[in-house]
Amino acid sequence: MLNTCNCSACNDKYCAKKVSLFSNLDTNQILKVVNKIDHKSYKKGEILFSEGDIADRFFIVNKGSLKVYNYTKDGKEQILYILSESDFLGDLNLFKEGVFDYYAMALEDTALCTLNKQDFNHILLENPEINLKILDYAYERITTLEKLIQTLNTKDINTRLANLLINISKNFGIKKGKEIEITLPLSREDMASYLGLTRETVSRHLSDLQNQNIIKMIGNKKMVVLDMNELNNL
Amino acid sequence: MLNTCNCSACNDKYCAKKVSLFSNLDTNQILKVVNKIDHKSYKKGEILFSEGDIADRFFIVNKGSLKVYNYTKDGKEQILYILSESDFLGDLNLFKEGVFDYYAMALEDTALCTLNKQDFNHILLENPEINLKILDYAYERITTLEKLIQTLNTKDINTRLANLLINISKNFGIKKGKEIEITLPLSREDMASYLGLTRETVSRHLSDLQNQNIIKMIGNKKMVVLDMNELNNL
DNA sequence: CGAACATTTGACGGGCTTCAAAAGTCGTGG
DNA sequence: CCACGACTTTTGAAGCCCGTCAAATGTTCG
Repeated sequence: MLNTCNCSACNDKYCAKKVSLFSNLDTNQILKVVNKIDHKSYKKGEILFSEGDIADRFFIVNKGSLKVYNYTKDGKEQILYILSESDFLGDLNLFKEGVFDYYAMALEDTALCTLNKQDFNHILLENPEINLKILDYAYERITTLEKLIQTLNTKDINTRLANLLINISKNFGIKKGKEIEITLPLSREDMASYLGLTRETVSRHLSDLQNQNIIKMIGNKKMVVLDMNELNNL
Repeated sequence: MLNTCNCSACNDKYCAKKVSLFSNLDTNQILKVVNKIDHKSYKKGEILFSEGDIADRFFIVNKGSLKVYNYTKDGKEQILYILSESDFLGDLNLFKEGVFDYYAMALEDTALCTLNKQDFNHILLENPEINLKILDYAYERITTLEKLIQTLNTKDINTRLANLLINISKNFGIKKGKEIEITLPLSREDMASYLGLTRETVSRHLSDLQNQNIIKMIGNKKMVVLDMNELNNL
């Protein structure tokens, strides 16, 4: 009997345990989940799925990160979510004969664990307490979106940018004393897409924050938050 | 035994039945719900609750409409939801010892049916199938928010306004042949708050749409959509 | 009918977008 | 390890559109 995850990308024996939905399952149940998981890798820039694709799989981000996005009516990309290790996707659509209403793209080389719809629903039947966790998660997602809306309607661009940086630092930041070092998963263009701006405007305002000694850039992809208080106050 | 709803605003004997969550309950269960309902009326402009208030009640809009809103970091009101008859509110917070993270205000004279947390949870225990409906509803709310985000990041203001008008027309519009007549629940300022604009800009762009023969205003509060196709195409 | 309030219209300034070009960064192959 | 090219980011200049302020007009309700 297979009793560990055979995923090459998994550090943990039981990769499914990373996911909050499954974190409380007993070993026996976790094994059932793990044995049904398929593994997929995507290169940076690869598209996982597109709008209109049938949502018949549940995705767990095991390594890497990805963006979930759509397009505004005037054709500009709009990022809705940034996912990183142990986040998941596909959940809510699984209850309906649904399709995705957005796109997902790997922001770096990314390893996913996936479950198909039947297996996911089977696990749900055997562990009905997961339903409550899904509701928790839905509520969290609603809160995230409501906050994003508040951010998007903030006219002051430094404040808007600050909100994004604070969010990113929670998932991608490493505390080093009073400073936080972030390896940015997003390009300037991606940040612009998230904030409803252009890459030029993002670039100018990052310089602005740098001149105010609130952040410091190291190359293009590394950023140090020098003054988290000031970032929060913006 | 009380076998009808004693709410003066209720047309229906069983006002709770309006609500999708309760629509499938049998008469016996509906009666239990109805008997536990409290009735409250609010004048136009009255605040139902504020950010930070304990969310210990479930609200059903029985008559009228209300806005749910918050403020951006630079202090501008941001409307998140417009609720009308048979919509409900308070749901998700009921599972936690939660507080509201937004405000609600009556847009016109409004009658609500309310249930307290204990009664709501008791009904849930007796009718666990409601849990699935709550999840459906959460998913719908997520979709609504994702669409709002797309709207807010659309630079073309006529398009942005069109999205709002289309939404409003679904809940407040009356079809008259090819035209749709809408009694606007929102003032210009409210529309601006929803779209992240100023009342002046909304006013100017409504004139714009009027000059293009897409809509026609009758006074300030009535609007006729002359060309729904064109509105959709914007 | 009048007062309070909401909406429209006008003029101006500022900041974001756009277009363009320079500078910087990254990955690949020699 | 360096060099090259592709790509990303930064910087600059100009223009447009929304926000702001102000005033006039319109609407609602006592």
